[in-house]
Amino acid sequence: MTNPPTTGDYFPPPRRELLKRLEAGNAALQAAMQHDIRRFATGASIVKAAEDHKTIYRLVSGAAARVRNLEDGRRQIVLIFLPGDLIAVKAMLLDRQPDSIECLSQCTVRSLACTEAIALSAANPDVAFRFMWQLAEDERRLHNQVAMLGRGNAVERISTMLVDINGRLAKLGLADSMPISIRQQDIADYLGLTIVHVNRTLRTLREQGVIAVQTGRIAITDLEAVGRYAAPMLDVFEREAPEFGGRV
Amino acid sequence: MTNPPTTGDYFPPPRRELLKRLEAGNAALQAAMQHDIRRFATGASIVKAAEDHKTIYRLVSGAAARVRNLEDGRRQIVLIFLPGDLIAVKAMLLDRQPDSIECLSQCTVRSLACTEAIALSAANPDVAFRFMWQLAEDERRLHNQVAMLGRGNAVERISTMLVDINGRLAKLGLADSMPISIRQQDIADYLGLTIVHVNRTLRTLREQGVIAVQTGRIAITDLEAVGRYAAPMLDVFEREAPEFGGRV
DNA sequence: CGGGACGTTGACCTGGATCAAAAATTGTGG
DNA sequence: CCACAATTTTTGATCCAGGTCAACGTCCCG
Repeated sequence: MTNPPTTGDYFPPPRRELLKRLEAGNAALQAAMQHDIRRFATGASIVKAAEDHKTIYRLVSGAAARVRNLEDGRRQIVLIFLPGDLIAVKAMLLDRQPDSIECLSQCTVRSLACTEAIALSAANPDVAFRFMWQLAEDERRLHNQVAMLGRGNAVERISTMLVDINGRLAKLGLADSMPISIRQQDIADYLGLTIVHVNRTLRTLREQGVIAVQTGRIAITDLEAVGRYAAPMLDVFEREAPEFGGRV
Repeated sequence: MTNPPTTGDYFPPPRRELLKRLEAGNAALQAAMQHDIRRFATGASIVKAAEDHKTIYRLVSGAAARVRNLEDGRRQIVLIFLPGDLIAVKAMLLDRQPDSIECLSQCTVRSLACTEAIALSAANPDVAFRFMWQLAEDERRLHNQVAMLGRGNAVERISTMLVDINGRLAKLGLADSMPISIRQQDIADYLGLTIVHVNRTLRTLREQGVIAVQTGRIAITDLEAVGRYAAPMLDVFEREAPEFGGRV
């Protein structure tokens, strides 16, 4: 529960001249989304793949993921959403989504019709910037994800994931190094590994005293060690941020 | 050299109500970018990682890539840009870029100062939508990239890359199944493989009569076969598009 | 015609996959 | 509170796609 840092809730730090716009846009969006709040159970789909979808969301609590299910049963988690993230912003631009968005835990979301979202961004450039910001932020995470999947080994991938989620939760004021709640199968699908190998790698890290594992829950016990494994996979912003275990 | 399809130059098809806005925004941008045109040699960096960068670009000709160079020498190509793409849109939002953007061939670009880009998007919502579009399109490609890296084997990865580039070149009116010009090292770094394994996989495909390989140049000789290998990795849009070898 | 960049190939190794099964945990109804 | 079923985690044995190492070919280009 620390006070917001100088950049407000935005990470990485946006250009100075945009900060006010982002905050204003965010507030306008927030106001437009007050109306309806929805709850989803673990495993439920907020967005179904390939269907026409006309709503965008903001995750209020819980964790969700953009999931690509291949026809032959392979599954890849593309992106993990945590509270505060805008979800399915692309619904504003495209009438079909190539992936589904599933809840990794119980989730609550606020929603906004995408016609309204378009109208808002057209009327208020600050809102448009706020949407651009979310798109850019998703993109930044995806760049990291690509580097991690393309060039990282299992230890690096798992450490990177832990550092990332831990850092994002910390930013939200949710207690730092609070155990991270996620199934090993989801970790595997996120990191492009098998559940068996994830399990073995977790064991290795546990035996090194770097993490503690309970069912469906992982706690970082040595943030510096995890950060050291993750370091090659992090971008400039994360490497410098203390919330991500970065050395200043 | 077919006539533009009904959706204009935009792929995947945007929401109906946005098409006019995108076109108008694109034209406004184009006008603002008329002034200066720059040329870069193969291997040159358009954007250098971690530096403050205040310009966004549109690629006019050639091929460029967002490249992440890890400190230990590992290299990952995150995204490949082809003519028409807007590059470094995120420079508008962030004052540092985590990756460099390098030319895979000789390139020409038009540029726009990001202060101007901000002013334009604030003044003209159509331009803002055009930027959002590019961000969303990058994101879509990255989703595919993540699925490919996380779950695809070498044959699938190479086929997916070929189908993607071939389809995008075809959209541009550059002769379909024109040989694709790229170094095998770049392919390896793009697909998260080693150059040795890329070479072997290319040989396998060549021996199957699916592609033809000359130095630095790959031609698809059996688009349907390549499409079959790539299919599990493609999203709804690509799978249906004839330019991507999709069956209708 | 010599040197640098790129492509090709062989021999061998290993990180992670696959297959199979047992243990632990969680949830459910009685 | 317990028995049972479903889900998730854990472990062992074995395999293989792709990595590593090292050398050789080939294509420019000056």
